[in-house]
Amino acid sequence: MQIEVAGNQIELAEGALCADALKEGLSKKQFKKVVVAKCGEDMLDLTAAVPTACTTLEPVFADSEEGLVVIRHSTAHLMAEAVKKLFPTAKVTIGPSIKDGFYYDFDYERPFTPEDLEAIEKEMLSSVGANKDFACQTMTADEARTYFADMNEDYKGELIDDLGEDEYSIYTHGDFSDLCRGPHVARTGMLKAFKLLSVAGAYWRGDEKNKMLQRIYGTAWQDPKALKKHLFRLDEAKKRDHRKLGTQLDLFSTHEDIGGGMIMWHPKGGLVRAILEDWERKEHLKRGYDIVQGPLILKQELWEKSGHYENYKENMYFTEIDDQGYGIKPMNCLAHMLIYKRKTQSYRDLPQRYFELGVVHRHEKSGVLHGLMRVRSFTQDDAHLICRPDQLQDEIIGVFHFVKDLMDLFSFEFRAEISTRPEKSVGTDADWELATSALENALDSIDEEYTINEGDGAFYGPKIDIILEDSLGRSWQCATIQCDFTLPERFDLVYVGEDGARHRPVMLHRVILGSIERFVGVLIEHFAGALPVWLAPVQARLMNVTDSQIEFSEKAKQFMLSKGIRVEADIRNEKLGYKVREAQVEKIPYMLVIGDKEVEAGCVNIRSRDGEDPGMVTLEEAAQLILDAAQEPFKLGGMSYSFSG
RNA sequence: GCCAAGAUAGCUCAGUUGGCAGAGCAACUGAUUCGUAAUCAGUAGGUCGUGAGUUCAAUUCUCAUUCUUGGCUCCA
Repeated sequence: MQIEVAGNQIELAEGALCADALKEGLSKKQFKKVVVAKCGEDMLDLTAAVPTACTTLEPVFADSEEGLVVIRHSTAHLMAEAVKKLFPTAKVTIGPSIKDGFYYDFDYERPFTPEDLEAIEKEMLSSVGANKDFACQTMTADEARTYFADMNEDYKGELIDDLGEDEYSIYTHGDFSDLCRGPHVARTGMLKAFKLLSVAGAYWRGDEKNKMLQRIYGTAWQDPKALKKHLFRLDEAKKRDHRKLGTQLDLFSTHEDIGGGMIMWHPKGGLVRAILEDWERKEHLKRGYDIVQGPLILKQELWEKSGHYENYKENMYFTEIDDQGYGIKPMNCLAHMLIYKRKTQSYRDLPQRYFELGVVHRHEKSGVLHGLMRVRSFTQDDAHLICRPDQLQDEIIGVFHFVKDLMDLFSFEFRAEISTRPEKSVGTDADWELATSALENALDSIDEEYTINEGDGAFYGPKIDIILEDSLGRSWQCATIQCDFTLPERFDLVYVGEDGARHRPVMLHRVILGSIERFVGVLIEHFAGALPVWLAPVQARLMNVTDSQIEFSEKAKQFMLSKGIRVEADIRNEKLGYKVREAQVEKIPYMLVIGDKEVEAGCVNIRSRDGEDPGMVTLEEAAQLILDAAQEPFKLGGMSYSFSG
């Protein structure tokens, strides 16, 4: 038969293997890097026969995305083999490839320890050394069921029952066999670079009602160099961890006496928040929002009326005062409803946009708490937009533009998701339908791409979530836009229309940063602690060379302060190198050095944290340089801001 | 909430097979007056997360609890 391999026409014998075909069509060097073959969309083992219908066979190389998936999947099998050898009573379940690596879930009578991982890794290496063949065989469902039942692998039986296929492929290398779709590398010797990373609990099939299994995570790459690079990246990411930097830069802390998931903001962290919040207030006023504020606790009946008591109770804190039940707010909407209702609203008054930097408390499960990213008490930059149905789409677009401006300001990459009606929810199907299409239409009308997240909406309405990625590749939800027809109904919100009749407005819940806590956490990681000049708690630090410049340093500090620059003076009796190092470690944007020369000329010598050195300039020029740098991001985006203005 | 690991000085960490608790940095004092990532010397600093139990003796062993971490489930 005639077949095309990587652009070359070659002649193949009937029943030839993919490996033979690729060997023929590729150079020796290239062939060494091949993991599996690909015919159209079908991935094929190298040991598989070339399908008779196949006209073009492509190689999948080890360093390609698809190749890495195969390597990681095969490494998961390799690990399962080692585990079964060392712990024969462990039962295997599933072991897929994931981003940067793989995992395998086992059911075993005792937890695996770090020492176990070392032993498993050693066993894996010995299997690689033995260079065992991966062999694939096909069985009927019944055969497969019996096959795994004989080995006491009941989880595999459960999978076979659930998948309901007629035929199953089974991969075997050495003494280890696993139910698997494949494909796999041809021999264990092709797995050259892997490392086991951690062990963690995971529910069987991801359901918390099921048994907790033990999941071993590992990473695998095409060669040791790529593995080393990945481990180095992990290490670098660790250095950016906002929890580590939060301590180092003295921004915030937690304390067990306060309770889990509660943050204390230190002077510098508090200042960062204050700058962000101040900027947000101005930005909201500019965009036609009103600033409002509701109380922290509200009567329980109100939460019952809104549906929160029924749908969100397990996340709420309650208290009782004078035999009256109160709920601590997990959301800010209720007071905003009542603010709207304080007077008769006319169609001319709409939209009403109520903005509140509202502190909310949510009882999150203890295991999910994570630094600033997941806490139990946080501040939302929350707003409720109450508008006429005909204004809804424009309001959604307006909010989306706001979000985009913000993402540009920090150069964040983001994606949008629309979440639809969940099981536990309130409202009619018609309203949900209307609300969901309003969100979709808004994004469609401005050509913004989005994915659909079925059943993931809030209990009162569908939502657009804006998801951004942090330095560790984790996704964080910050902004969200939620459509709500229910609360206006429950609170009987009305406006008087042009026709003199009463009409029902619709409402949007939305946040831009999301939680201030989380957003600051994301910023810290994004900038590795080196916050942009406009956000840096300390923008400049003056440092004298010897005691004789103390007086001028004080004068310079007062001058900078009068210009609205956040400045400190380090006049300690320390060597200049020491002061510079300290400022550098604290990631202060500008160091202003003052020696005898500077005093004489009435100047400072500027050194920036990223190595730029504008040299000796007058106090006036230095101040201007810093103020300009603080304005830089606003010249790029559609925003304007100045902390002093 | 579930599975697992951890908590020792302000920070980073060592240590005790159960017998007076250690380092570096930071702090404080003194010397030094120095030009762009760590000057030298000295002093002080701990109920070994918290509460019980076992023991002649617990930071160490057991149990409970709080908090943190890695996952699972769930979310801004």
